[in-house]
Amino acid sequence: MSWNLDSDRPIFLQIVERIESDIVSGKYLPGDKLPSVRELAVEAAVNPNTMQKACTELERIGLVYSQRTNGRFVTEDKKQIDRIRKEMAKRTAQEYLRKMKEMGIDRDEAMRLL
Amino acid sequence: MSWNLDSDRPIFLQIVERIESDIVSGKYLPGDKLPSVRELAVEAAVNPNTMQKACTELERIGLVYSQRTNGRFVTEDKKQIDRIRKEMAKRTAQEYLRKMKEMGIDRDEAMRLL
DNA sequence: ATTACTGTACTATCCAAATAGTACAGCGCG
DNA sequence: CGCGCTGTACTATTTGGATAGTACAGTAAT
Repeated sequence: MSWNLDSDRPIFLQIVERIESDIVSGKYLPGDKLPSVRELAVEAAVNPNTMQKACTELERIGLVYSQRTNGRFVTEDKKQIDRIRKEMAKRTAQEYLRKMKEMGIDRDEAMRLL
Repeated sequence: MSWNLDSDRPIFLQIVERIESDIVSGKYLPGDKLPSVRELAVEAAVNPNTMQKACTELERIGLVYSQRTNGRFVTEDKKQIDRIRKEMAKRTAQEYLRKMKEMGIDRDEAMRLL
């Protein structure tokens, strides 16, 4: 699975969102160990520093935690995961309607376009 | 009307999209004169250079043209405007579905969330 | 103990975006 | 003419993201 990173937005943010999605969609399960920073960096073809920045952010959000010398793991707090899943979905939907409205397209038409 | 620019993406790109929307939504009509670069820059609270970069891009796209010492005007080519309108809407809808799919949300649920 | 892996913490460098400031050419109007 | 507006074209500087490279501490397996 390719990472499809574009240059219009900070790469580390795109990575954060990508891994967020992988967690809320269940691709990574609560308690799962993530690949190491270095592994992920190779996979995504970015600098390890960039990947670590993304991981630090995921930690701040509360989706992962790290064991200093052992690795990084998905939180076991399923409520937290579900909360973020709902929040992401809501924000994405609102953003979609906002853009469409800006183009002069109402909700009905926005739904029809899907 | 505020410009709502965020710092997560290049400002000039956000401006381009904003003015694109204003044109395809009919807020600016074909042949309308745009405010000057300097005026727009003040309005959006950005540097004139940034605004000019955005305007140059709009010109490249074919939505506006400039009269060197007179001002900048919306194209009178309504077909071009409509073409871009359809293209923007399509791209936005696809992007929405892509994000939702990444979160593990299918089309039906994505529609329901609107 | 050695080896290999983990996260983490630095410094240095590069590049694009954004800013600040200045300047010039042409049009229109009083 | 002179004034003010227009787009346009520069230079210089700053800032944040990304890169490259190195280093250290702690765990686990051999």
